[in-house]
Amino acid sequence: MEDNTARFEKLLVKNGLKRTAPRLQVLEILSGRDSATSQPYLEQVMGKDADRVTLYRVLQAFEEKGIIHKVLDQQGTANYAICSDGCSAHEHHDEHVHFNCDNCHKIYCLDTVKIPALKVPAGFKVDRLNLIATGLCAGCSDKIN
Amino acid sequence: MEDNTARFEKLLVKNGLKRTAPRLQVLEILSGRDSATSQPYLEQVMGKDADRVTLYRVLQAFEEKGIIHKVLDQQGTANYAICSDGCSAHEHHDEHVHFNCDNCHKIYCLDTVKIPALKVPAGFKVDRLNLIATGLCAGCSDKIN
DNA sequence: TTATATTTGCAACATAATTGCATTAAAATG
DNA sequence: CATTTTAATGCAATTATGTTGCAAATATAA
Ligand SMILES: [Mn+2]
Ligand SMILES: [Mn+2]
Ligand SMILES: [Zn+2]
Ligand SMILES: [Zn+2]
Repeated sequence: MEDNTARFEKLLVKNGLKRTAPRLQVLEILSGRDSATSQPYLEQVMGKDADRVTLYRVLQAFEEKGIIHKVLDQQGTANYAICSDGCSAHEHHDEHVHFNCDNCHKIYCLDTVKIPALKVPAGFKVDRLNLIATGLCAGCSDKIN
Repeated sequence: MEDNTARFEKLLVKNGLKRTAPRLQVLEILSGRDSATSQPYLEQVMGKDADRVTLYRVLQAFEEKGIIHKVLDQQGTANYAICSDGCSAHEHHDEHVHFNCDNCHKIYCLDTVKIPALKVPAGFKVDRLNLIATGLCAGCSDKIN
């Protein structure tokens, strides 16, 4: 449980990615949070530990390999969360609902809430579904009321 | 049917907005399209007819008044479509599904497809729902197969 | 026609994201 | 362990998107 680093190193190797400091740091940060993490936040936390460009490339590589998935919030800002199920390079299956809190602006992966199948007009072929619910998260709705 | 301009002028007056060239032009463009229109596209089409900043302000004003609604596509780009139902300044009700085609990149408002109600974990309070389906639109799925 | 309130354009700024290229460093090889 | 190979990083420059303040222009009310 404690030796995250060893676990992350395995994850990188498994995906044919070299074990580098920026990559381990991103995994460390993301796994230590209970909600999706925005690019700006990551950039701020990593500071001069890694170049902005490197951060973008790390995120892109992770996404391609199925290690993390991207969620855009209401403002279009990119947020990232570790994939829960067995996502892989050519198969993401993160079709769970995402919840964007109006108050704390966190984005929660509601892994237990699946997106209901959809009936679309004739001709349309649905490949992926992306549902973002907006409102107040549990913590904030407590505090406010 | 043909006298859009008169119709648009009424719409502006009704919402307390002055009848200006950039506003009429935006309404003209949006109403002439069968799918949502991206900000970059609008900017390109309007060219030097209006300043970029003016375009942003026109779009913002229209959104606030319930004349248009904004949809972010998979890349986070802002797209705009005329509101169908009776949306107003303080009440948008465009909770229909949006369809983003992987091939032509158009975004269709599926006005007839409502977003199903959602059961979220205890504590979460849902205010709005935003569902984007991605895949192939009717036209593209014809051409490709 | 004049007054007023709104809207526009311009300039400057902020942030997010991408590209090319030289340098560095990880891992594979012998 | 030393060397080669390949992948990854950092830096500089560039593009795209969106915002703000303010003076000038203009639509509408008086
Ligand atoms: Mn998620
Ligand atoms: Mn719509
Ligand atoms: Zn919250
Ligand atoms: Zn299409």
